[in-house]
Amino acid sequence: MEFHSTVSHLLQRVGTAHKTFLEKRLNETGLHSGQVFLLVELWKRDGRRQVDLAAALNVAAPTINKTLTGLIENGLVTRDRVEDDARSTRIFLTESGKAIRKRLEDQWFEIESEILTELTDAERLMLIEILNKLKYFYYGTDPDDE
Amino acid sequence: MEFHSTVSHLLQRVGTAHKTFLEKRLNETGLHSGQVFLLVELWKRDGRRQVDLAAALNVAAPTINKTLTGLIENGLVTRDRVEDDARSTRIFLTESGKAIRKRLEDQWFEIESEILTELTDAERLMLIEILNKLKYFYYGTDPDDE
DNA sequence: CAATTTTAGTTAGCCCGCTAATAATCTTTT
DNA sequence: AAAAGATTATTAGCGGGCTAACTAAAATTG
Repeated sequence: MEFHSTVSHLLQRVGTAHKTFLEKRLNETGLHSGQVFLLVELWKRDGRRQVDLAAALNVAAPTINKTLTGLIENGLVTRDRVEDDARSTRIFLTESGKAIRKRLEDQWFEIESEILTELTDAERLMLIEILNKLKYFYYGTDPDDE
Repeated sequence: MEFHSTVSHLLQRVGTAHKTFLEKRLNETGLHSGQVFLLVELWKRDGRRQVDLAAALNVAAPTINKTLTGLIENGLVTRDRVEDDARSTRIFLTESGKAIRKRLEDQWFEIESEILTELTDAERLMLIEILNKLKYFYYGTDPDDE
């Protein structure tokens, strides 16, 4: 048994390489990958609190907070306080944040098709199935998707 | 077609979660994941230059440089200049760097087995095969392993 | 051989994760 | 009602990726 032949090693190396690849392809949109993942979550349903978004993305609160600051500076999102709980904030998409969706989706699916040239259809489906299993292992929750 | 159903989205989220998981499990060894990946490369063959290690791990030169500084501070590695080329450095394992291997391997395979409880044997093999395909896509090279 | 180009390493600074520590605001308990 | 405990957001600081910019040393070209 060798390090290189473990799932753990391979997944980490490929994960890192994939993220770098993503960042490069997203570069022309002016956004970074973390911002896109947060936007995707907001397109699903905005008006949520930071703690809810952190849970949905399975990241720590400060990560959301920092990424949010970037999105606000880009004018895509607002961080509003609401009277029912003075601790929390509600995150809303601006018009600009809603409008950018189509463009990002197009870019996203272009990126996706680049990757898919490497895989057969059966491999793609298998990979998605396996990654979903691992996702629920790491996220520690049951599927929440619609 | 939705963001969440793309390989790209799933791979990134699982990759991030996996890295976080790894870091937590490696915490008790006193090392971080990037340091371990570099050590693994050096156990394979040390005495290489930074640029060679960067190529082997498919990361940028400054990443190797920074990670190396941490390993040197931990006394696991040395950065030696050699007379045949005054630009480059050669990276060697110290005794301590060699000695830590067994302990890290044990920890690594323990981590691996935690993940593998989620997958059937067929899934594990399939995942490794698919990730290897993606790896060679991202790394942009042919297999270099022994 | 001199001038240019390429290569190796480094530094600074950014994004995306994290933990630890604070402050402010609920909520619960007594 | 007062005290104690949880929860929310935030800040500071670190590792692991990156790019851009710089220095020094080869290597190549004219």
